Amino acid sequence: MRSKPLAVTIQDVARAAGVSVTTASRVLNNKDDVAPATYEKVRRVMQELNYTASLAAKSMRSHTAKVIGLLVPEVVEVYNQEIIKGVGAAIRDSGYDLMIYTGGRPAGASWELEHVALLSNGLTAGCIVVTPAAPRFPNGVKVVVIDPQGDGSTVPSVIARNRVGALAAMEYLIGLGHRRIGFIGGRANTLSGIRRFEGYKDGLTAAKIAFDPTLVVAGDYTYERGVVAARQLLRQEQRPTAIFAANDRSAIAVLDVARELGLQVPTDVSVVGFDNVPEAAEATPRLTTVDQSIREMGRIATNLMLGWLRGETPDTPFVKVATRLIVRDSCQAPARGKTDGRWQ
Amino acid sequence: MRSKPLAVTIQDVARAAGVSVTTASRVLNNKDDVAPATYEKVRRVMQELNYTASLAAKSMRSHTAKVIGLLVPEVVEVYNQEIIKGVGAAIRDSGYDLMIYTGGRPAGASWELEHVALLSNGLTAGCIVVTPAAPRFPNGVKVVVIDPQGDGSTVPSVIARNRVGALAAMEYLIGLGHRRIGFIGGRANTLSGIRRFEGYKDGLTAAKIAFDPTLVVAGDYTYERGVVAARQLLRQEQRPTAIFAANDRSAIAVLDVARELGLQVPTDVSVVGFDNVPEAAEATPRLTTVDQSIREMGRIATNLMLGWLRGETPDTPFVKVATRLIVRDSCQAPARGKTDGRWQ
DNA sequence: TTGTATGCGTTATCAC
DNA sequence: GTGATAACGCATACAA
Repeated sequence: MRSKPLAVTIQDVARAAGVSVTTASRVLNNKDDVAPATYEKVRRVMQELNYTASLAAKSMRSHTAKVIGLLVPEVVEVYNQEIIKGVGAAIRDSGYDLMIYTGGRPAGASWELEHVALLSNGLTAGCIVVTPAAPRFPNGVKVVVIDPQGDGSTVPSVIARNRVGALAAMEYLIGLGHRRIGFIGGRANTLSGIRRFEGYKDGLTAAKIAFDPTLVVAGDYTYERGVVAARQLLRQEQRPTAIFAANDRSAIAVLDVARELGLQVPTDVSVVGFDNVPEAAEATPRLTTVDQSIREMGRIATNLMLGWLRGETPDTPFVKVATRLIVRDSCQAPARGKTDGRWQ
Repeated sequence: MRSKPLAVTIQDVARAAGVSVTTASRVLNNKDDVAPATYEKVRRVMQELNYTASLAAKSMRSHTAKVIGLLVPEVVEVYNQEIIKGVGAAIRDSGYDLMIYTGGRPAGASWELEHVALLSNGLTAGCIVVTPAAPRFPNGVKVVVIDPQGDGSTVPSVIARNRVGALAAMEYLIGLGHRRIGFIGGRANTLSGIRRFEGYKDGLTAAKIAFDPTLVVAGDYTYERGVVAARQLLRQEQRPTAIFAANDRSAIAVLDVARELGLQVPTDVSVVGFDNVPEAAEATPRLTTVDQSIREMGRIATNLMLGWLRGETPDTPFVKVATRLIVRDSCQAPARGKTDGRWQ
């Protein structure tokens, strides 16, 4: 009687089959230098004992496993779900398994850093990390990043053309006649947040509209923060005729706050989001937004990683994914009295 | 020069801090019998070296980790996504991390069995398994099952009231006046598939409608199979006036096939699904279906597991989750000529 | 073809 | 308080 008869090990198999652990290991890994009779016997015993090799031991010993790790801050947000879909689809039939890891605790400062190390110590062949706060990772581990913090990132990254997308949104609003356009920012330390803000300012500049700091409110991509920001913007004396939110969650928050304040969208205020999550199409009114095909980003990141693992050096370490404006029902020309008189 | 300077280990920390690995390990695990000065020094070195303990080694040694494993056949299907959401939400602030594991290869026969062993060998404290084909798992590992294969399952399970839900759907259709109701089955080896079929037959029996085997087509919960089944049903000489599909994917397949054959839903044929995945509400026409709040099942399974890990014995090893009919736009009374004359 | 010995990074046990 | 040492389950160089 063992103290911990938890799982059946390769030792048990070897003993039951009357061979050494080495031979058992050989059979397990389908080496060719093992006698057919022995092979059969060991295989049978493995079946009978319901044996499976311990991933922990296995990957600790040989520093590699046919597993790709995906690190997400959490799994409930649609944004992350879309990434999971993209990665999940791309990994099919690649021969690799997928291990999605997410912390139960709120993500701390160097969350990704810790967990990349966690998974990289043999458990996975490489890691895909979503929106990491950490700029760089321990060398020697293969990391692909989705939506990195800064362009100083030293690892292969996938990022959307955020500035271009944001600019398109602004041009659309300005084309409709809006001059007083509010902005709800994204997470300030992410490249996506920075670039979208740049797009906002560029749009203003191109139309020769003065930048008004009172029309810009910081956000962090959460719904809750979006509500606060929307209230701040829509309760202003002379409220904006349009609001461009740095992501759909914030934009949907604007929709809800507008309803709460008795404002009609798009009659009283136009709203544009960013991301094109599924919810955007279901919102009331259907949300005009900038599509960045999150799922596609997951797919690309995965293929980048798979190629890397195949030995190809990632020659395009910074893949940019196109964005495009999806016009739906949440925008229209501002009411005449509300503009400063200029039309078109 | 080491052969593989992959990651920084506890040995490196110990050396750099001028202590033994034992002490370093003590600091790592916050043992109390270590001098404050030593503690500080080691902590600092860990910071500097960016050290993180290897999950593999750690869990290999001490057969436990604050991680809950979730095994899903794949992550792209909405059904599984919903479960992930439920589990992800429930695990928050529980102190446990979540590790979702999914195979890149198509799920083989004893897929779950293998992978439960994989994760259970120290990597996780317990596993939640979705729709396993395997009836039982190695003892000693904590497993909670969502939608088990049979009621002979020896592990704590979460399952929807499938029979009741299916019966409700049938009563609704029969109440509308349908007599000739087709059925597209679910995966035959899952309890959910069996029970939904029972509900179908019970509905027939209660209304004294003879069971017609030509109206029943096997399915397996996939869209592709759903298309095949739907064609088979809708191309019949005397086609059914309504189709009850064992899940929404199949039901949506029916919708598409009907369109393809030039049939109007619900005018020419009524359709009811099962699951109430988000897509059901977006389908054209909006799909009437049986809600089984998949997300809720994930939540319950997680809480079951967390309680178990806390030491509580799962006294309700078979949790049943309510189902209810969600009436939307895909059903109506059959055209008069198509029924056998009986009305109501 | 098969077995022996060793090490992977960590923790538990027992000394000091 | 701290340190040496033996496991944990597996894979591999080397010996037989």
